[in-house]
Order: sequence, then structure tokens, then C-alpha cells
Amino acid sequence: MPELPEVEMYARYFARHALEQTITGIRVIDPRILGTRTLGPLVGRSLRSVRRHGKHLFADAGDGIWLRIHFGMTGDLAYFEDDPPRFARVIFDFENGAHLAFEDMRLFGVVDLVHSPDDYVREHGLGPDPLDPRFTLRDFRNLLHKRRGRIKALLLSQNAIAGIGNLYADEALYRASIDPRRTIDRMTDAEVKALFHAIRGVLREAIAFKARGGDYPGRYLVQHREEGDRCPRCGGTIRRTVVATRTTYYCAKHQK
DNA sequence: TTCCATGTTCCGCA
DNA sequence: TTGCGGAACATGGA
Repeated sequence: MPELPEVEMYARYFARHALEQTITGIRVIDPRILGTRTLGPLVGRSLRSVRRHGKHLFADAGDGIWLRIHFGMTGDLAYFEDDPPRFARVIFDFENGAHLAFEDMRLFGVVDLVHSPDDYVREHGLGPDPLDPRFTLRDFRNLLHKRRGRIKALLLSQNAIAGIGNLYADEALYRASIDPRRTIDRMTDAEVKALFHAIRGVLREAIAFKARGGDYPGRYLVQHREEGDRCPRCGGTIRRTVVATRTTYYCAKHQK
């Protein structure tokens, strides 16, 4: 379930359980989860801090060694003392006897080492993180300038903005009252502004109630992802369609 | 058994 | 060059 808010939760979880402890061993249960490098250099080191950019988590092991985790579609973290979780793919052993598992049923995730988060972001052309305070409405406007195609496709493009996935793209467009199929060149400046604030609002709120351990409020579209459901905001009909090859839900009445 | 899934990448085509 | 549709990856749940 990992989009930006979920990865933010993982980053906090990682910070609570995995920092400032010497890694005494690493068990790669399924090597298909590895990226370009093996994880050996981490043994004997400890991780001192965690960062997130979009859907990527980075942990600093010092000397230009950073752990990078991407959660794919079903990635998750589990700190445990006894039995590892069913789909554990990599297990980090700590000197206190506890362990951290990266679990990932569908194996779309990646556990890798990189030299620096900034270099990684640059080399892979990742767009700005929408919750970065340096990301402004002006940046968002520039991003849309002279781009074609559907607005939802742009929101999903990690090279444009990093961190938004299928659920939050729908959620932000729903809040901004914009039809996901709308092309970028037909958006007004007021709509661009509304969408910018909707993106940040939705992501921030999602982090807040996840941190509280709660669920999405009923006014969120995500609670109504079913063809024919009622829009909690205007009473319109929720429709299902496909945009950018992804299942898309929207309110046929107030999203234009 | 069939369809679907909160992600990413690659390929061919327009 | 940009964008899009489709396929592939791997696996379980409804």
C-alpha cells in the first residue's frame, strides 16, 4: 500500500526501531529483492538517520553508504524478536537480538545501496517531493507548462512529482474537483492552484491520521472506490474508468 | 477459475 | 520529443 504517506510512516517506523544499533548480520531470504548491489557493506555498521524522497526511503550508514528501500506494491517493514513475517525478503539482525524485516509479497520492491540520496534522485530524474517546503505553486505551474496529456498521468509520473500513486492522484483530483481525464492544456490557473493545494492537503492529512493510527475519514474518495457509490461531498455518482492504464474513480457530478 | 491489485519499466506506435 | 496503450514482472485474495 505504499505511496508517499505510507512511506513516510515506514520512515518513522524505521527511525524508531532501526537507528543507532550495530547491524550484526543481514539475511537475504530472496535475492530477487536486491538492486544493483549486495548489502554486505552494512554489516558492522549502524544507521544514523533516515530520509524520504517520494516513495523512496534512504538510511545513512556513513562513509557514502546509504541503504535505499522502495516498497513496490506490497512492501512493508516489521521489527520483531521471535518469528519473522511470512513474506520477509531481507532481515537485518541487530546487536540487541532483535530484527527488522523487509517483507514484500509481490517482490516489486527493492533493497539496495546507493552513494547518496541526492545523486540517486538526480540520476533517476525524480521530480520534487510535493511535501518539500521548497516545492511551491510556482514550481507546480512550471511543471505543467507546455505539457500535454492527461492531468492524472502527470500526477503519476515520478519524474514530474515524486510520491503520488494511483490512490492519492484520484484523491487530489477529487478534492480539486477536476476530472482525471482532463488534459493539462485545458486547465485554468485557478484549477492548477486548487490542485496544488489539494495534493499537499491530502498528503499531509493522510500522514496525520495514519500517525494517529486512524483510518481515512468517510469524506475521502478512497472510502468510496466502488462504481455507483454516492459521492459524500455532493451526492453525485462515483464512476470507475481507466486513465493512464490505472483504475480510476471519480465523481461524475462535481469533477469536471 | 477469473479478475484485480496503493508500482515501475520497457517497447512499439502515433 | 512526448504521450499512450499494452505487456511484463510475481503473487495472493476476493
